[in-house]
Amino acid sequence: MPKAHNVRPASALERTLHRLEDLCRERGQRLTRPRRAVLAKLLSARRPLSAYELLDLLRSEDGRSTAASVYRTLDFLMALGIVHRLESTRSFVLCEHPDGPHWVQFLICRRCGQVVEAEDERVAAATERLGQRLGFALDQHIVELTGVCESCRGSRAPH
Amino acid sequence: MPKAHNVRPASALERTLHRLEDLCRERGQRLTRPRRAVLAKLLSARRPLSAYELLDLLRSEDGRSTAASVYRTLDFLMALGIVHRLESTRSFVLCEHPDGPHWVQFLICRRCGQVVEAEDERVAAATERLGQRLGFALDQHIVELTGVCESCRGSRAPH
DNA sequence: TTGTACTTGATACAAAGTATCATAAGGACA
DNA sequence: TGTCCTTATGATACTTTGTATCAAGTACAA
Repeated sequence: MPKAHNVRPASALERTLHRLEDLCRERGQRLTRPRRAVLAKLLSARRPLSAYELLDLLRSEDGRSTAASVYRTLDFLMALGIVHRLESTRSFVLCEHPDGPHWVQFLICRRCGQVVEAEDERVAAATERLGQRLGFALDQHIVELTGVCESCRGSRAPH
Repeated sequence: MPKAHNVRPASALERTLHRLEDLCRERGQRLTRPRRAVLAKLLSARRPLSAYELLDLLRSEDGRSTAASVYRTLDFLMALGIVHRLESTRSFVLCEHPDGPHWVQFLICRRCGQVVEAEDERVAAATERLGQRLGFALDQHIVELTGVCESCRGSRAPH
């Protein structure tokens, strides 16, 4: 049986918001209502959302949300490294490895839309090495791998 | 001095068009005017073009070109594997390794816009392995690495 | 509580991509 | 050569995605 604590376990939302608070404090940036709201929506969606899907969700709570404010907020959260953009699907997803800077890879299932965020040493080393070989000082690394996930292959003929 | 030949050396355009002709014949697809034109423009640009940049170029020769026709043609050429889309810059570029199916990586210089298309075994193997580890049967592989190329780093402090 | 730099809301706009359908153009065949 | 059929094109309208600008509002420090 797990040991009892005085602090009760934080919800995923509370944990993520604390992380955001810390990052803002560290960097002297403000934690505003729309920033909290976007984070909460991305968290509860548990899947990538397009900017306009997000806008629709936000408007259901605050009719003043606009495309411009959504994109601004997403840019802010991406700069903090707690949201990623999936280029191949033009959508935005909460980072699953929010501690420190890192190079991640996304695996996207074309059947069910599931997205897995990986942090694979081998891939990171291989791309870094490729950059060196070709004389590039790399600072951004987009790796989006699309296919069919295990459970979707299981339910139908694998192709 | 280079050896004389009876066949005069084909221009890059001629070679690329022959490649396109062959592919169309193999697959029973038609080689039409707009398809040749898009290929020629991408070739002479020697850099990635957005769909609307391409449209402007095409309109200078045929005023009837439209966005729809440009996208249709690009989709066709991408299906043949002789054009790639760069997701991170929403642009299209001629394939530099047009022989057979392959997984490529792009290195993009954020200073000068230069794009290098690589076909790196190590990166391909690492991503394939990652897919296997996570149970994905991968069929698409987007790798776009952004940084500063060698000559741009040489001309200024590297950062 | 007040000041102020930063952020937001509102509006308008630009860029990127798609749907639909009638017309046109290749190619097979008589 | 002309007919038929298939596929691609041209034309139009539209949707989705992303930005620029600027006045008004607000989080945070002092």
